[in-house]
Amino acid sequence: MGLTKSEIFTDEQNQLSQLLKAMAHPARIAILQRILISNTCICGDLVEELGLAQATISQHLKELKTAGLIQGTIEGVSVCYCINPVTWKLMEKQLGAFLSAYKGEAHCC
Amino acid sequence: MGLTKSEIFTDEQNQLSQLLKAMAHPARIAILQRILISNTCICGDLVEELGLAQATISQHLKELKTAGLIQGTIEGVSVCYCINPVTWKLMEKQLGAFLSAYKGEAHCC
DNA sequence: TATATTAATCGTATTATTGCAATGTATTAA
DNA sequence: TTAATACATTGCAATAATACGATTAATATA
Repeated sequence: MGLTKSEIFTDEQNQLSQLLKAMAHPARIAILQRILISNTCICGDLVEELGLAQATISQHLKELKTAGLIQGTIEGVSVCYCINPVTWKLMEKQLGAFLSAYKGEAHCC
Repeated sequence: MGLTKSEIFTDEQNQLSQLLKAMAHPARIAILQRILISNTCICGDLVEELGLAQATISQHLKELKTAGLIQGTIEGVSVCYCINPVTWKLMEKQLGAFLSAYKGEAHCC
């Protein structure tokens, strides 16, 4: 108990839930929005802009990276993050299919 | 510590993260997909179809309901769930705007 | 009324998440 | 070489999430 039973769900369901979980935190949404707005790589100015400690930001970045939503490269002494196009488009597709499956016709409740 | 600092983020960021969190579990994705496929209300056959205990399913349904993604009405002895159109469309819009903010041009990392 | 049926709720054990101070690790600059 | 800069990691404490057995509440049926 206390552990998600991944084995009883499909790979697609598990994969989508992982991506959603990675985004399901206001700090990580803020980070992604910040990356999207600048449209180019950003470095560690996130710590100043968001009101969280450096260790906390670093941890959120790691989660986004582990989920494959962003990628980072070392740029001298700092690190440069940007969107991972492959995963981002995959998610756009999967989520789009999922959300648009609702045809608002038959309201029954 | 251990508590998300909602107060430092915008209402939109908090709202979107709440919706995403509500969906970010394979069981809840499976439940939503089941509701979407049948296009009409379904009741407690979820317990048989997914491999989870009745208490667990009920809890997941409650979370989806609290997030506003589904709604339920009592139908005799059973309960009938379906998509909440208002929240669903709100999420489609918000998520769509968020995801499509990425223009895959400037790859820099 | 008594008894199923259906689903919500409670209690509990286990695991995950969040946040941060402290520390570690490279890289750059002096 | 030494000091500074920029992040990553580690370790810890607090809170949240997951899952389920047991119980409760409400409705339907015999």
